[in-house]
Amino acid sequence: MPELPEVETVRLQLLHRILNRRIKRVEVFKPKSVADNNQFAKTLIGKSFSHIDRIGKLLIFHLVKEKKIFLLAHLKMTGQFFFHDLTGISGGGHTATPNDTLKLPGKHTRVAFYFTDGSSLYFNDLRGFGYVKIATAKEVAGAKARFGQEPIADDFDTELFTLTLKRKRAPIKAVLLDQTFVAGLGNIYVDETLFVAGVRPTRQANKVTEKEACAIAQASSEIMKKAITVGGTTFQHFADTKGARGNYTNYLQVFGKQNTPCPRCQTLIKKIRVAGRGTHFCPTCQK
DNA sequence: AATTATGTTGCGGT
DNA sequence: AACCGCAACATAAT
Repeated sequence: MPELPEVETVRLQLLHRILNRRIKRVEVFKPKSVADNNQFAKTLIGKSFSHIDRIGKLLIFHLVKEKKIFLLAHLKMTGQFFFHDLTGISGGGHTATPNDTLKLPGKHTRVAFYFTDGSSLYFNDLRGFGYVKIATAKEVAGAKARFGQEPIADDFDTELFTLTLKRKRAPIKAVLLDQTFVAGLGNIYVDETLFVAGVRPTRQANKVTEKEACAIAQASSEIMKKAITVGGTTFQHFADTKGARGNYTNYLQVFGKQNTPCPRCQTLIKKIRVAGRGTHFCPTCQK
């Protein structure tokens, strides 16, 4: 599932596709995907999206002339958005294999939004962990408050980052995956970040030196910024709003590279399990 | 053919 | 509180 760069890719593409189109009809194929909210369709009909925000991996849709109600979307492991109009299908998210012949709505379509101009937006989600749901301003504020700072933020506080690491005994990888600590990193970008920073994913967070912490902060920011410019990473399923693959896949150094030579020292990349997640690292370069 | 893996995260138990 | 393991679910790969 999409991590910050993939969610940002989806956000940027949806921004210039769905804004100000009027919602005519909403079809919910899987009630669980809208948090069992039976007011879901009713609430959105006649409305239009005015803006799309993102914090971490959470998308926040604003509605025209509506300050109290928002639409939240989380893609979790396999969620994706596809947009369809007269020029064809374009999509964004994760799950259906990119370049699949898309039938929309299809087997994994959970929610469909139909606009008055004939275009439509589909929320697809193979595994069904993701959601789109209506939330009040208060709920949105609460959700936002739960996120830690994003590594790509201009005002990222490295000192705060370093100090917090010192209080944690969990493996550094587990801490970096904690969205309440830093927002946006997921399994792929954590592995890539720790490789660049030269830190082993299993290291206890409080044993990471200040210098290494700075390297981690810098690497995560650079990696995710670069990934955004190339449309994210497609490891298995991620597809952007056009059904295209993310090009950061070509830049991956360790993720999915087990048993292949480290790009820096040629030692074979190892794959182990850390914090319950498949974890890739170079036993030589990462201390 | 059963087991294991999968870009996430929230819950329940220690 | 901090940490860990697992469950939510569908599919593909060993």
